[in-house]
Amino acid sequence: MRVSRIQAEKNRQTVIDVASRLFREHGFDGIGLKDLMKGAGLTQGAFYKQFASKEDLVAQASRRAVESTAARWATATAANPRDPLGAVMAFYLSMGHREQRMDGCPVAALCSDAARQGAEVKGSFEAGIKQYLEIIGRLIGEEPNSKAMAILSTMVGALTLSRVVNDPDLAQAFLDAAAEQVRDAVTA
Amino acid sequence: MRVSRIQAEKNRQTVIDVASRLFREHGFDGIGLKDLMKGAGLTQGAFYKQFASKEDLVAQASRRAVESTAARWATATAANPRDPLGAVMAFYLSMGHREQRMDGCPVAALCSDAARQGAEVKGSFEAGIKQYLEIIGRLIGEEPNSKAMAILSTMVGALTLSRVVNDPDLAQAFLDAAAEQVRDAVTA
DNA sequence: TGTACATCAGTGAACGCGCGTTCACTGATGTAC
DNA sequence: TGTACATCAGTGAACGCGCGTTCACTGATGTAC
Repeated sequence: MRVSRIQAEKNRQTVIDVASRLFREHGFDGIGLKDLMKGAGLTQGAFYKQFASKEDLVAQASRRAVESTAARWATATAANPRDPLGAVMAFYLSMGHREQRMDGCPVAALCSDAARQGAEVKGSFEAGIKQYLEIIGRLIGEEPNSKAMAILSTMVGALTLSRVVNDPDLAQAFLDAAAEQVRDAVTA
Repeated sequence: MRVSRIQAEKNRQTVIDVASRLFREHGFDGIGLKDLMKGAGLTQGAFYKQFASKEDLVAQASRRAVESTAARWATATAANPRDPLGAVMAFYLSMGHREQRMDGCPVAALCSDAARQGAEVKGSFEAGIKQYLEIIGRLIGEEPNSKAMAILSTMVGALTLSRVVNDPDLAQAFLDAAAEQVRDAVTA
């Protein structure tokens, strides 16, 4: 049955939110529309009233995931004015982040999947990456932001590698090694 | 019809080789058994005479990909005794590597896919990552290899990020920034 | 060394299943008067 | 403000398709004598 325009828009946003989390957990190909819609409390058939295709949702959910994570960075830095970069790294390079892909950084959770997507999805990620770089660049106070790029590469790489290995000690070692290198790079 | 045991083993190896390349290009879920077998010059039906399941092939192809790439690192360092680490980075952090996922580093090409696989597949990657760490550790002459871990994180992260963004200039900037940071980290 | 037979790698079709997508239908919402 | 009608978000079943997997069959290979 028909719902109000307000409710319909709310439902649309819920689908995007749910998708942004489930894609991070299972990958773009690892979860179907049926389960995505069920996660939003709707049925499969309603999907095409709100989205043109699954690829459309992938692009929108990617943008959502990336923007909400950048916002978390911003709040983390604001909450720790004494050591804003340390605050970002404390949660980014943690075993907790390693273990909760669903609510974590979408760049780390979907990097190799995103590389295979079309220009629109990659554009969503690209925009988020630029936001990350801007935040890091502001914190380390440098231009051009080649150092920010190296720092982001180290963080994303370490988190991703920590998730690929089985051994938790090795995973922890990757996170610690990255944190140390970022600290050294900033003070240098 | 039946083929000789030697030919059968040769076919098996071809399937693993082809899969290791096509998985890197399309992801584990992005290519089916029919196309994998066709790539090896065989038909779908022969698959289960050689492998227990697709997951079995994923594990074996991952090990193959990771080992052959570690071997390429070894030859690159041997060919450049003057600057072995520079030789590794020259090909790893290049636009050419960015653009040819199929023959490149499987860790970068499949990192987020691998994180979602079972312990056996992750074990294949873990073994390869340890080989990378050993090579880097030997080159920078340090123990424990926390610096090697940071360097590997930076390299994998930069290559992955360069593939996610659309803008080639930004991609190049990530690769260059990583190379610079690795150089600094080693001399420090 | 030759012959008779068992083995089994590879073929090609079929299986059930879940996928993305479409569609006729429902009934509350939104609009026109 | 109330009434009559058009709209359309959501439902649930169906569509075609490709997936991983299974299977009866083929015929060259390997083995026993």
